[in-house]
Amino acid sequence: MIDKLNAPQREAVTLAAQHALVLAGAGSGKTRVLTTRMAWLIQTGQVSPQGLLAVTFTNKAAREMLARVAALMPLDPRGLWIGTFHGLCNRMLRAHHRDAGLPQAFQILDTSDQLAAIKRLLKANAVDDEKYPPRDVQRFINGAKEDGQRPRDVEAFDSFRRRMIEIYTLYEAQCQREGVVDFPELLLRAYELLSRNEPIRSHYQRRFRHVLVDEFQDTNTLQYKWLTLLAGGGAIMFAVGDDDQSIYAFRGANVGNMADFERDYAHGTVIRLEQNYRSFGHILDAANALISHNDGRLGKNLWTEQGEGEQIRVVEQPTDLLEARWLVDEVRGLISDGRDRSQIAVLYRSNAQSRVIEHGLFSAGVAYKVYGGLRFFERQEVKHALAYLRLMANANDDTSFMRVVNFPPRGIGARTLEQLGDQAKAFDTSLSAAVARVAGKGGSNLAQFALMIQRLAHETRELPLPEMVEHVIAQSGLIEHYQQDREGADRIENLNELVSAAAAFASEANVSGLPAGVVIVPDAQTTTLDTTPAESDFAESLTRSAGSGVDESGTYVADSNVDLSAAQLPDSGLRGASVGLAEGPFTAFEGGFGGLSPLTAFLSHASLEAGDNQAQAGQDAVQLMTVHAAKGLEFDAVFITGLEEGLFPHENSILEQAGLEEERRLMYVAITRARERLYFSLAQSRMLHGQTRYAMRSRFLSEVPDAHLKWLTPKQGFVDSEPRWKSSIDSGGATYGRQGAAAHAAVAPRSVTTGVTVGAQQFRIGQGVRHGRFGEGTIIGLSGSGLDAQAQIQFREVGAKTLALGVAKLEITQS
DNA sequence: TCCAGGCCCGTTTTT
DNA sequence: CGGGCCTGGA
Repeated sequence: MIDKLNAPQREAVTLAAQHALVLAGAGSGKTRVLTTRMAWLIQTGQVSPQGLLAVTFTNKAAREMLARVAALMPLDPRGLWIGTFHGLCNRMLRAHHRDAGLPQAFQILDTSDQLAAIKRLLKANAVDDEKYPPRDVQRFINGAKEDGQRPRDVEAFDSFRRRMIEIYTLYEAQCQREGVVDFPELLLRAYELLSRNEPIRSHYQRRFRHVLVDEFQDTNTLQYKWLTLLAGGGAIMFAVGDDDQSIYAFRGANVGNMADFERDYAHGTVIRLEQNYRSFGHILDAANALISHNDGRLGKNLWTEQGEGEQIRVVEQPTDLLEARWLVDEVRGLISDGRDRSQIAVLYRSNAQSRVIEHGLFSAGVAYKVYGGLRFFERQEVKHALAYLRLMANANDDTSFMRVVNFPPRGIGARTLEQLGDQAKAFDTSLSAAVARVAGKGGSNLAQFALMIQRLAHETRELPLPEMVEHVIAQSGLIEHYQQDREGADRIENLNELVSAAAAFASEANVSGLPAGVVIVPDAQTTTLDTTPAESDFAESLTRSAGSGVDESGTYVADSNVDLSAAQLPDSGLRGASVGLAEGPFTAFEGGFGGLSPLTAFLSHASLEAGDNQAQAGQDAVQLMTVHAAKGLEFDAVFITGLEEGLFPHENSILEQAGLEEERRLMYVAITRARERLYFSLAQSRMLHGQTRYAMRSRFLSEVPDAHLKWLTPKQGFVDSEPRWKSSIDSGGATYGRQGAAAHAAVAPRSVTTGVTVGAQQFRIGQGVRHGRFGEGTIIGLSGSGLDAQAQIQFREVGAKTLALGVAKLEITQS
């Protein structure tokens, strides 16, 4: 198992009882180290599978981790705590729902549900949504929660924030009344549960002997606190991450956690995985050189035993359209050279850039796949169907109520709903509880709706999950509604797909991951149960112990109906429901859903795993995605497009050092996706927001040493001619090159302006200018023309500004 | 209740 | 330019 590892990998895997921080560079075998360590700890008898806690950010990563550990050794997945932060917290909250102050069937609000809930709240409380836009409120609330703050913990500097805090308070009350929990709340509740409830805390602290964290650089403040609490009983922490790949600060990730972790736990036990098994030398050295421009890194230099490989091919085109055309030709060349389409990735900084590229690929008939966009459980029709199901499980869920009360239309108008809302507010009840208080025609329609939900719940009580879902979809009127709609066929298709998803979920939950049999528990010993408050759910769960125990040899034999994890808890003695809950592929335990109704289990699954993020599951296709989406993936050939100042690095990020450094890390991530071949491309002008914008080359191009670059277009740039580029495909390149040039001659503009004339002045990118107030600067971007013309100027003293050229008085100091 | 047309806005995204 | 959202009129 460990003999195939390199020295630092082996060191990390076999590290004895001490905390460690593993700095794992791109392509250095991070997942391998993590999974091998888990298997090694178990096999050498240092921990039982139940004593492990392994946390990731995405379901995909959790699945992969489980699959890879299971490939290394026989393992029953059911008692394992491998999952996402949110999944594991959900599991904990379900098991201890009473201690956490929640109904067992609490519903999980996804981001859009949460926004809808906030809008409803603002309306009900007559909050000025000009001054307090729902999105800002959402950001405020989630930001606070991610820092571990309840309303009373948030500082109120001014009246604006005071009001925000009031709204936060109201929002909490609303969620509590409705029995719903948003994403950050899952974490905060779980954290508070542990910190306030000593028996529960010490149970988990005793249970988890090893805590392993993936992508540690992406953790936020609350996640770090949660981990610290869980590991508080002397567990050994093993954090794997790469500060150079931290690209999620904008959503709360705190890279500083890595340095804190080193100080708080690792004390110098920092292991660096620097040998890269993915890319050739030029690519790796380019990445190293680029990232060295960042300050405050923990420090790391990737190397490879593979050769130098090819230089990075660089192409500059006059327009985004031509950039796309060039790209399409190059992609076709790669394909005709025998490369798999799926091994070719086109990366861009922002989604808007995909449009031109898609268009180009489409016209050329090249199969492609775009990642990003709506996922299965986020589709409108699927959410509608889920809302019916959620109401059946929890009638107080007002968000779901509002979503479907009049969908499909059943004569319940805004007026009626307003009355209903007033009644609910006056009596402090849920909307569905207030139905009886609304009279009139609208009232009777409402009553019918409420009755239908009750009827559905009653009718489907005994049905297996997939049939329940099928029944609800049919009876809700959704199918009929979409049949009327000319574009409804896809939606009906998706509703049927939801039934299949329910079937898959149910069968996964009922099938054990491995045949019943032997699980090795080397350090098996059962401790007595004590110190548990008799009245809590926790105590209840303890009494629900599974049938048999562990024999003298530490081996447990069970039939497939018994939850192995519940039967053998060597280090804690806890048995029962609190260990069996999970989402995703490891939902199976106790032959079902761990005390949750199948419906509730399915609904949390739907909220926590929104489904695949890829548009069309197609055959072999070229992969299009943002750089963010590419993290963790690798391809033989990679195109990094749109390398222009203002785009990559993005203009919203260049003003601050931290922002710029994150952009640079993003570029680092992009470069390190490539195995063999890498392209950089840029366009001198680009259609953006309906305007043509001109931009300079990205600074990242000049941060990569020339030795690694091979310009296919003149490095000096074009002046007045159409582009000419050399084919990079040596074999058969002639055809491709000629075709390319011929095809483009027709569309290439006769001359390319990178300048704008306003009055008597001609402005160009790169020019030096002086402004009365801001001082000396350089033009870094131009957009628009005539009176609308604007310039982005990097001023020496005051940073970047965007000025209207028709208004601002600028003196040209240097052309 | 529904639809059309006007208006605003425009990085990155997982759970 | 294009998409999402809201409003106002039928």
